[in-house]
Amino acid sequence: MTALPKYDVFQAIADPTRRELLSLLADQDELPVTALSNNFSISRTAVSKHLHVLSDAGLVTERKVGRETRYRLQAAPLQELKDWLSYYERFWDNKLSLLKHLVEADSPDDAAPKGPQKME
Amino acid sequence: MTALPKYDVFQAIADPTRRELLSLLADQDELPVTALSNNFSISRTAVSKHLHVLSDAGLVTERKVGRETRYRLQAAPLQELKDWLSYYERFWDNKLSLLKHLVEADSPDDAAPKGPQKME
DNA sequence: TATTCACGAAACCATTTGGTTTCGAATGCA
DNA sequence: TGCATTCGAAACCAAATGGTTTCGTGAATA
Repeated sequence: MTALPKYDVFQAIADPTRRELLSLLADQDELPVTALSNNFSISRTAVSKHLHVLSDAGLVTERKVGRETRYRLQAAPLQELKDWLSYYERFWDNKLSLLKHLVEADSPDDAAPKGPQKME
Repeated sequence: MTALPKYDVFQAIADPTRRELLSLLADQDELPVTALSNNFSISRTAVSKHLHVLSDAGLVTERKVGRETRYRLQAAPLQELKDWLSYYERFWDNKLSLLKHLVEADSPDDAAPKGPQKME
């Protein structure tokens, strides 16, 4: 439907219930509304609304299976948050920010080391 | 005043105006209310309220100088956001997450992100 | 078939939020 | 001294938010 409101990522994660929903979906990979709402004291309808907000922000996807609607985490939009954060990193975490900046700057596809290597 | 509401970091950054305020303070290091409010179309009082929200969240500090109140960025509380984010990083940015995890593990300030070790 | 289950839409409600204008108190300055 | 500047508190307002209950529909099941 893509209605008017259109929540962004910042708004979507502002609510504790919605963050908890994301956490649950991170664990279980796919869950229907009722299963999710069992983790809260609020009504199923309220949880459903929160899920729609997350969906608006692109943080979850819905998929109808039989009579249930299953939700799945879609973490990619959090990149926007990460980008925003990275701008402020130098203001408090300056220890390794340069190294991390370099690491994240060039992305030569799989440069991850195999063994446990201590930097420093 | 530090009333009941007590805004957290997630709420504080949810508003675009407040994010813009943080951005301005990142550039200028210290600014009074009027100077800040000149960047917006809303009233000085409204900006002042936003600043109080940021102050509640610990993201700015205020300091009275003569008849003006100067605000300064305090980025440290964003660490909480960073920690929260790091938990979800592996769900979309898995290219260098291992290396970055090792790098950040060495930082005394960086608490190890909690969560299940469901490494793909 | 009849019933139960899963869900969303709708109507509704209280509180929060983001904004305004007004006013008064300090502070700086002519 | 007198005036302008800077700001916060207060009162107020409209809209958004987070919640509820009720009801209808479609899918599974006894």
